[in-house]
Amino acid sequence: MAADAPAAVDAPARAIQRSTRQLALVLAAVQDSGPTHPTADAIWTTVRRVLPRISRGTVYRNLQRLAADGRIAIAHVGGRTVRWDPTLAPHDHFVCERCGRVDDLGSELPAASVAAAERSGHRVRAHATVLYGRCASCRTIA
Amino acid sequence: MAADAPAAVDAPARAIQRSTRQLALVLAAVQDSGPTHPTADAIWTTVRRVLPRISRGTVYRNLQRLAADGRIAIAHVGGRTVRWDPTLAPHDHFVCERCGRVDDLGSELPAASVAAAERSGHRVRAHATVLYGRCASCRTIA
DNA sequence: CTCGGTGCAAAGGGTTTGCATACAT
DNA sequence: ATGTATGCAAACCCTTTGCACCGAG
Repeated sequence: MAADAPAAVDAPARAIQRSTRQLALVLAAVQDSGPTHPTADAIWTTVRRVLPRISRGTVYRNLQRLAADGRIAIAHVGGRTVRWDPTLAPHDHFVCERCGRVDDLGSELPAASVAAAERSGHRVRAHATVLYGRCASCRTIA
Repeated sequence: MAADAPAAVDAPARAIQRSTRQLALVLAAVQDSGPTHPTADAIWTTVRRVLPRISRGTVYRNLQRLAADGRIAIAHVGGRTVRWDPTLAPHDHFVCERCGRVDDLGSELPAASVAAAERSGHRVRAHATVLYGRCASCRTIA
């Protein structure tokens, strides 16, 4: 997804893992989230409609695990709140600075910057490009 | 500068502003930070060597103001901590996932993604590209 | 003299973690 | 039976804020 700092981009296929109702529901919540790029809290709210006693901690732990397993992707989109993305293929993001909406874009490899980084001796594992601005619905407002 | 979510990219030249020792020292700390892309706390530590009683709050407030005035830039580089950048010209970043080091790169306009966003009716104001991987010193380790 | 900036300390918001218990295997 | 995953609550980390005092203009 060309988006994340630590976290995994490829699926290291974790060790044994118990299949719990909580894990399944967290995964489903991300996969069914459409283009909303939900926050952990949004996912918690969604899952709680089915499993009212699930804790925030469990949601966070399961999101981390799913990302480590390469089953969902992390989207660091600026700001302090991490967003979660069901789309595993690399892609860029557009963020509306007014309403917070996050849109998926295609993936564009920053070839020149990657080359520059490698020229400095660095090994590049992933890249993330985020565009900031006003979305179609917000561009006329304020 | 191809890096920041909210924040300003152009310098709206703020209203009157008192020149305090604190403000000057915070600005100097960022400008003299070399390629380290310091965190607010690192800047606080630096300034405190000269002004031991300066508070974190003042550092944060001054960093925000300097950014709003376009005198320094924000670098959202993934992760929870904001980093500050004396380089105002747009440029991409490389982040080492092992040691946290942040390197400046050139600026590469994601033309195709910008076009895609505009095709969707969005107005793009800024863009940020971050590369993740192992820096030259860390690529052999672990 | 004024009122914007500062220091201090407390509050905030998102995320992580320690611990006893519940449950998948 | 075994030990991982859960729920709960407290801890953490970074950042923001309220308030009384200080000091730049």
